[in-house]
Amino acid sequence: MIERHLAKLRARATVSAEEEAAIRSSLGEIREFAADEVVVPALKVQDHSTMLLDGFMCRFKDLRNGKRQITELHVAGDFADLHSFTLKYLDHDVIALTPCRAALVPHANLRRITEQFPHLTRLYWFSTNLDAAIHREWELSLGQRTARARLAALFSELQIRLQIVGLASDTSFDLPLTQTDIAECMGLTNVHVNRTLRNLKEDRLVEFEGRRLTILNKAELWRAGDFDPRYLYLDGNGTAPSLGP
Amino acid sequence: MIERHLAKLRARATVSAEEEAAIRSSLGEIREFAADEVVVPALKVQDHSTMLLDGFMCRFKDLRNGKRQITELHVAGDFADLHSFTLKYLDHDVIALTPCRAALVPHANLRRITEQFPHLTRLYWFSTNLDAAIHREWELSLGQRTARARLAALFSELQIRLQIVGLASDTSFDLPLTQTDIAECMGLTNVHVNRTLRNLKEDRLVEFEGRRLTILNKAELWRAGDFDPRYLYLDGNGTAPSLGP
DNA sequence: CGGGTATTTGATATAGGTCAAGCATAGTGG
DNA sequence: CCACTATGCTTGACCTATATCAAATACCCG
Repeated sequence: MIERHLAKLRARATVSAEEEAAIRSSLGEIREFAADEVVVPALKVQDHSTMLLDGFMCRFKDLRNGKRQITELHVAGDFADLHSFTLKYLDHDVIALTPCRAALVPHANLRRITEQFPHLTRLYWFSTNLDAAIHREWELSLGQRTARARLAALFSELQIRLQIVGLASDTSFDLPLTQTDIAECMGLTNVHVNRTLRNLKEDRLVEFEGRRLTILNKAELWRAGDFDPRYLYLDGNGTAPSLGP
Repeated sequence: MIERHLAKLRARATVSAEEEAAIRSSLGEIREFAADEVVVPALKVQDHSTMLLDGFMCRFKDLRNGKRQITELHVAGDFADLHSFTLKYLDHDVIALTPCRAALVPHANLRRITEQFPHLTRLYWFSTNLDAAIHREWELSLGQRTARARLAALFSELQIRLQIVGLASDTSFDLPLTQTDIAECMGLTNVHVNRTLRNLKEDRLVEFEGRRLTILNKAELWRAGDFDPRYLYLDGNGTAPSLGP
């Protein structure tokens, strides 16, 4: 059930049996979310965090004119809003992009962890810092990368994050997002994403059919995206998979 | 000496006398940095974090072609790299934008805090989550705001962050950044920043002369930037309900 | 099989980039 | 005290990556 979450943690650090038990006993209700359902509304005080078990969620912020920026994608094993534990309410919404299943973790239980398990606390702190590292990489994409490089970097990131939790092979994975979703991640329009995708396909870097992404040439994809996976912090002592080329 | 740091924390939560003492006793060496000096090099393992006492620092990432994205600005009172405590090394550089003074805080001392002061630990965790909230707001700027709105939002953010630590009045503050620095924050060119600044000046929203920014019409500036300060989490003022005792 | 959603394509527009030059300013050293 | 250099600011002319608008498919799912 929380194997993907444990896999994500163990890709970066050791989690003891005691800590694993503490995590398991912190779980509350299991909930399902429909696609497009709001998981965490902005500005509403929270008393729990949401551990994503299955499906894709995202965080986004928007402007008065309706333009929306997705600030991070979440995959199975991620906490979508662990930061609500210290922030109490979020400055953004979290929604399900696909049908999802999640475990709700009461903040009271997280607080008990901070009082009894300093190492696990630091690991969860690390986990929110990893979210921030992803935000920074996206800032780099949004501010400086071309459209082509943004998509290449995004796909490269997702392949690794999904592989860690057993949802991607070395070269392919299900990516049930629309081109509009991708556009909202990378600050582009759906039309331009469509054209840029075609361009990546024509160059035989990726294929994207039936909501499945296949990486045809990972070395070139990384190069096209100026992608350096070190911001994902996978060199810890865990079970990090081989990172390829 | 660390009054600005305490002011920043106390703008969000209560800090007890004991906790204040713990912070003070965690301080190590005081260091000065010249403008442009590297404060924390990317990818190098750190054994301390850097509490900025005076001056402006920034975090940035760059691409092969030399294009650089500043991902966050740091002002007096901020930890520039508190996240290095859990991450061990950073995915980005930290440099001084102006001459700076900083207190180095050994990670060993931070670890002691996590073992003895759970509430203060949560407060520092909060603090890195606040950095992430700023990253998200910048993602929104970089992905969706016009150049004019980006500058308006940036100036609005800085006025508040600086006022909290006593370095800004309601309407003005020293902003010792070049137009190129500002451009690298907001994903623009220095030329376009220059033109956009003129535009803001012509509309009597701000003045920017001699490295001092004056806000002439804050309501209009906030409106121009689609600025909503709630992402800065300033409503806990002193009472700390969100972080518990 | 029908209706909403997603993708694709074409034509055109524009915000912001690039290149280039001229000024202003401030520190430096003779 | 004044060239001298370096750095930053300003402005103009032109360019391009990406947006916008619009319309035609394609694709699901009920």
